[in-house]
Amino acid sequence: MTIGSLAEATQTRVETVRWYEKVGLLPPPARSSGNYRLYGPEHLRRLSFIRRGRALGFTVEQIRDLLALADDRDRSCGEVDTIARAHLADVERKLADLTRLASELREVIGQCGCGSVADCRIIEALSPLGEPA
Amino acid sequence: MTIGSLAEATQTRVETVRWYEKVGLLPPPARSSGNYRLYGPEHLRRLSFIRRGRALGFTVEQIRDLLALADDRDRSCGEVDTIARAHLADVERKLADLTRLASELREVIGQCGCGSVADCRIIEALSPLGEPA
DNA sequence: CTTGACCCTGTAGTGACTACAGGGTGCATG
DNA sequence: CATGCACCCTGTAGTCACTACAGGGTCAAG
Repeated sequence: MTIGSLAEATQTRVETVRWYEKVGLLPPPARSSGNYRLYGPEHLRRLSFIRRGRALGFTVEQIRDLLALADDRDRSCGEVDTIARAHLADVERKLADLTRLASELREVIGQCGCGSVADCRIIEALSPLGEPA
Repeated sequence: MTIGSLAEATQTRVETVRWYEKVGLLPPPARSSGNYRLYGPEHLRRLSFIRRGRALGFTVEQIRDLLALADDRDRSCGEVDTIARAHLADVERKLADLTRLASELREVIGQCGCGSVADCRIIEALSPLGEPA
């Protein structure tokens, strides 16, 4: 299959597929006589893995590690578990941050009576030192 | 005050202060005879505003807009409200995404018995097309 | 007069792509 | 056979919000 069909099959942009190749996530495929990339089912599997990992928020480096581990089928699954748990911890940290952020924003917005900027509660909330200028 | 004290007072890196100046968020301050930047209380207020905005997750462009609005004290607060609400909507979208992500990750991790990679549930969950290689 | 902390400019790197510019290929239609 | 068009190629630069130098200058204390 050409890069276009592979991209379509995996909901990826063509440029992104080429970029995965450049950074070594996707092995260079065979080329046609006209120098087009020609992919097989193995490439489709690997790219699907990458995209699913990205959708789950793994970094490209984490996916690189997971791919290396997945290729070594006899190895214990412990390292995979470690990467996934570290990532979950990271997601949970971001979740906590965003939750705090959202409630702070809601509070700031709730106070705004939408008068003039001079007594805007939002602007005031952003100016921790008191009155501006 | 020098750039170092300003940075310390606002929990900002010196390089970041210079960067805010370069992108036009912070006006260029006076210079000493030795070409050092010399900041006054207005710079401190403005940088505090910027940092608080960043801590609330506003983009630099949003802060640029908010600063322009804040400088125009007679204008109605409506545009400020619009920016803040748009940002809150954005944060809430990310929050929903992350929540879904975290539960998906927890599910994947919970299934892992930590045997060999060949029957690792995590790797399998990342390979939506079935068995690898 | 030297040491060390601070400051200066300018450039390049980060992550994960995205967006061209400037070309070549392949196939169907006139 | 020529032409048009969709697709492909390489390579470079841009995104966001900084961060990290390299290679120098300034200033106060000892």
